Amino acid sequence: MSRANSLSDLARHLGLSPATVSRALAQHDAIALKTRERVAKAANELGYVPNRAAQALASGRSGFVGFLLPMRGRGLADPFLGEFVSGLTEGFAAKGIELLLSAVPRAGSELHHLENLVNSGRVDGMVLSRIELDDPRLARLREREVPFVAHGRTGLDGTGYSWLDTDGRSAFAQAFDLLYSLGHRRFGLLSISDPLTFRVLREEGLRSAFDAKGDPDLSLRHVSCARYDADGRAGAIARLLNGPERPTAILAVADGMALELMAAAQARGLSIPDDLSIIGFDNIPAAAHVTPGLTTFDARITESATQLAAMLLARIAAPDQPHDTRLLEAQLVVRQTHGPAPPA
Amino acid sequence: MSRANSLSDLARHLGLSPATVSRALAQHDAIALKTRERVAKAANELGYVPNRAAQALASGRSGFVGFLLPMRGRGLADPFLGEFVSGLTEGFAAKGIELLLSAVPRAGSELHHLENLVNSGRVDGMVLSRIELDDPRLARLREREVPFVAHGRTGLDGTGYSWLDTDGRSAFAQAFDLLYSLGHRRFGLLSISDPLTFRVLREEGLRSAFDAKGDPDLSLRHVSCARYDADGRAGAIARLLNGPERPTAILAVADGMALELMAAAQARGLSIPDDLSIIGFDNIPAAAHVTPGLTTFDARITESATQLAAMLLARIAAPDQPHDTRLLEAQLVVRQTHGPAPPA
DNA sequence: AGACCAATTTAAAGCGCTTTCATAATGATT
DNA sequence: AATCATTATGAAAGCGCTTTAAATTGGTCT
Repeated sequence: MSRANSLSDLARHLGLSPATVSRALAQHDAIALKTRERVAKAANELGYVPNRAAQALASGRSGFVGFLLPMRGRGLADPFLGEFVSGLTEGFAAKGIELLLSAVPRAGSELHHLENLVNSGRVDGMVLSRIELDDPRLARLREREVPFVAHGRTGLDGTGYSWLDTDGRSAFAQAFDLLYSLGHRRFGLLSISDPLTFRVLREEGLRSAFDAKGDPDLSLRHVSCARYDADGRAGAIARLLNGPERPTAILAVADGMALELMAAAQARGLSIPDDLSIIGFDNIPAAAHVTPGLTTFDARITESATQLAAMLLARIAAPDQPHDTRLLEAQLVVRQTHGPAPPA
Repeated sequence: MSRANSLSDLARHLGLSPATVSRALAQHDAIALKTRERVAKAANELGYVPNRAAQALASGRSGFVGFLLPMRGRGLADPFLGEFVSGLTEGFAAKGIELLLSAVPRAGSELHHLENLVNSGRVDGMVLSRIELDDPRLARLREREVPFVAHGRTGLDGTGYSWLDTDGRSAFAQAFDLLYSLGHRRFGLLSISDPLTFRVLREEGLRSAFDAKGDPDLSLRHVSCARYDADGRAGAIARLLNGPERPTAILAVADGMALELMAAAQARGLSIPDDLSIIGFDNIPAAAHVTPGLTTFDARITESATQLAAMLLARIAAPDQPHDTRLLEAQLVVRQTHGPAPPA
């Protein structure tokens, strides 16, 4: 039995019209169930696979959802990328939609790349991550009326688009309260300086819980690395650990930095958690494998990806529905890097 | 000035026919240079971006080249993926071709996924990596006459398709000779059991150099981890280090395993390289950061990606040209994990 | 002036689907 | 047997491009 390379081949083989076969394959219920089965069987036997370009052109839907992969910076080295992409892929697969991982060239502008991507009709929607305080990508997509969902939110009012975030603000407030109750008074905060919203929210969470105590004994040493490279991080860590009145408890806005902080502290002969308590955020795999195990918050990546996929599918299906916003609670993962404050 | 959403919009605006505009944008030299410039200017001003589906349908070329991203196993955790994808992307960008990173669902068959990908016309060619000894993907693509290039080769004759590989066989022979000349006689080989060709070639390289010596004092403890997970690797490392007559020099087929081996050896109180020499393969970033620095071979990923991109572009342009095969020499990166054999 | 040729441009077909609208078949009801 | 829902299928247009083959333009030559 030869192969069927086009719908009309298949239709001719079945003695049906292309229109019927098209609808049968799409499971329209205007087509008799028996016919649908007959068509599916023949398609399978003849190895028929629809031409995606033709489908896209005729239907106006590409069947792709885009996700930008910056080739600069951390790019594919992001420890969560695999998990996140995996979750999205599976979430979309049920609807026959595929994830187009679009590599943003090192040399180009991400915004221009995005513009081109959506204008060329290559994608029916976008998943955006690493959202900035005032992210120009969101505005652009809204303007072009492209369905999208954001993993994270802008620093502005957070309305007018659909987003899902893990609540870093309350997580860091919770971490502060936990450490305060363990007797810690000298706090440190290890952060970054990129305009990414998540770090601002986590900083705010700590700050607000800190201020809420109104305790005159409290101090906070807030340090950000200027650039997120090995040197930048090492410098920030040194500023945090050096000098008098070293913090006894430090929150790091990301596990990667928390782990480096641990190594640096241990290299200085500090014992964790006896001399220094550390709490991170993300729960990357390595957090479980270091000694002592890093206490951190789980960013719930897989769940986020699954929900984001569903949210985007909903937006594509019904662009006029009100926006959906979801705030997941970050779960504290209790390990061994936090403990009572050392005696004064 | 309003936007032009289709070729005919643009053509009407310019007072030209769609045919001319199409060719002008494609830089056909049948179109006067002045016209080409005029068209480009207008396209830019009106924000015209060609519809990719229509281009693909009309031309029969999708403008995508595929790369499979397995969601199982190491998947996106591959330390080289970023570098490799980045190199490919840049190699293709000049010809306006984009890389479609196609996520192979955890649940599905990779071969079926590949078949569907090429039959749906979503890609004009494929880049294949992690080539197995008898890789069914190659046969399938040859059958379907889909242009492709392989990063690595099968265990068979290695003809009939275009490939590029880094010469692991001669690298491991070279590593053996180096260690032998440093006085080592008890060798260890830390490998995997997957049917991936690269590990067989590296094993062969060591084996053949070993056999060539014909030295009765030589011994080789060859250990493979059954599954490439934390437990499997730890077990293999234990078998390598435990028991009498422990090797004094160990080659690991991949840096990831070499680093774990280092940690395990140091945890047992062994000094590297005084008690144990270790040489890896790949030169992952972490290899430079551990103490002592790991002596290894550079896999030349960026170079490979760039060359593979060019090779694939050539195949797509001229499918009937003879196949191109390239063997890059792996560069030894001398660091501190190898040294003279300990005194007997 | 007419013929010729190269340099440009265009008309029109069609890529392989989806979808609107129309038609045909079926069975139930009078 | 005629009527009407209902259900099932088909004809044909068209998505936005590329490309083949043909037409037009303008210059050069005799």
